[in-house]
Amino acid sequence: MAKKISDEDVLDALQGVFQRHGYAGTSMSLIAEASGLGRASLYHRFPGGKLEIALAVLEGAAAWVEEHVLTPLRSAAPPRERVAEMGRQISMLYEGGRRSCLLDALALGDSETVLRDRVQEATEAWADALARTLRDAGLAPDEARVRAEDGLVAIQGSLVLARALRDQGPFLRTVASMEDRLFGGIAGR
Amino acid sequence: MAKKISDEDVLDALQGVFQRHGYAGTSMSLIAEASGLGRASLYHRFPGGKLEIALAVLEGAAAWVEEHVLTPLRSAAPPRERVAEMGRQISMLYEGGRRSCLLDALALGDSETVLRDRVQEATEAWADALARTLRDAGLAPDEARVRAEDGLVAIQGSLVLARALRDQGPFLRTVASMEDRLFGGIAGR
DNA sequence: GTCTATAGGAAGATAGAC
DNA sequence: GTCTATCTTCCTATAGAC
Repeated sequence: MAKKISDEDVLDALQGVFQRHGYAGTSMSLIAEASGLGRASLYHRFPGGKLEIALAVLEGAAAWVEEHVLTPLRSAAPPRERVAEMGRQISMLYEGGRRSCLLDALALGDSETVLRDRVQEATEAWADALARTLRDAGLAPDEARVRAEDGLVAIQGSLVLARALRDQGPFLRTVASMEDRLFGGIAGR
Repeated sequence: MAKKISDEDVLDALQGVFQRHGYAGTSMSLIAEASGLGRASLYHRFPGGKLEIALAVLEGAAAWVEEHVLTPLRSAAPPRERVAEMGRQISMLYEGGRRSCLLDALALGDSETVLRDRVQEATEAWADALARTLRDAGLAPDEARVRAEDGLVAIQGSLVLARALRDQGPFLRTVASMEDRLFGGIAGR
């Protein structure tokens, strides 16, 4: 009767559920099924219910991105290599465009405010890390910020289009051309 | 007791609801409240319930885009002017980035298949019309198609980012730079 | 064509046994 | 820590009066 499944394993399993169904579309039954736990067990671990679970899933995803995307972006490697590494990591994260982004799925419309706040925070952290990389490549701060946001726009938009068209092409092309998009017209290094 | 509200008025009022809440997050109560009709009246007009209403809303939005965006894109005007007109129209459609796109909100995850089919169809029609404009500007068919999808990626992504960051900036910049994005490196005309 | 009333079920959440 | 059973609320959908 001891703890059979770790919280981490539960949250990993649930990330895909929230990506697919969004916050409103994810029911406790879906969560129970995907996690292998009974509904009551979920409330034992997450007294705050669905909202607490969604926040925990988002936190887990943010931690993954922090480790695999943002930390490389802040490394001492050449800026172009950092961006290339980001491309490799997000290709895994989004399974080549087959998965939606939690930042999209969890910020839809009138989701809970606390959820939208966390989404905003995570998005800004990503934009900041990417802008810093572009400043390291020699771009002026304002230009770096704009290009960083353009890069995120391309990623998010390609995921939306890939989903709408049921074709991974837009995402794969976006990842492949990310270096050109961000460093176009500068020496880079 | 005669028909007080036209179907068109109902659907116009409901578009914002589905944009904000997505399909799963939109309940018949929300629909009734936004439309000013009782729940039972809605079933009288749309026997298929929520799914039929969502399809009708999507159909109405597709018709609006067909008239205000796709038809201008297929006109005899100079390609750059057609794209500029698209920018003006989608700025209205998305209220300068404050609204989500139905193609995003209604295609999330495991929405009904018929809904996702219609989203795909509408997206492809938009991509086709935009690609045609770019071919008219002298681009090779393959290049025109890729750039057209890139344009839609930018629009969709900027809406996602604007929502996540609660900042219209990404959308406004994307619309402002759409011509450069699509016609960059060619004569245009 | 609209409404009130309500059926029937699924949602989120809790109590208490083991 | 997990489970079964249950509560309440909200949902979709329908029946029937006006």
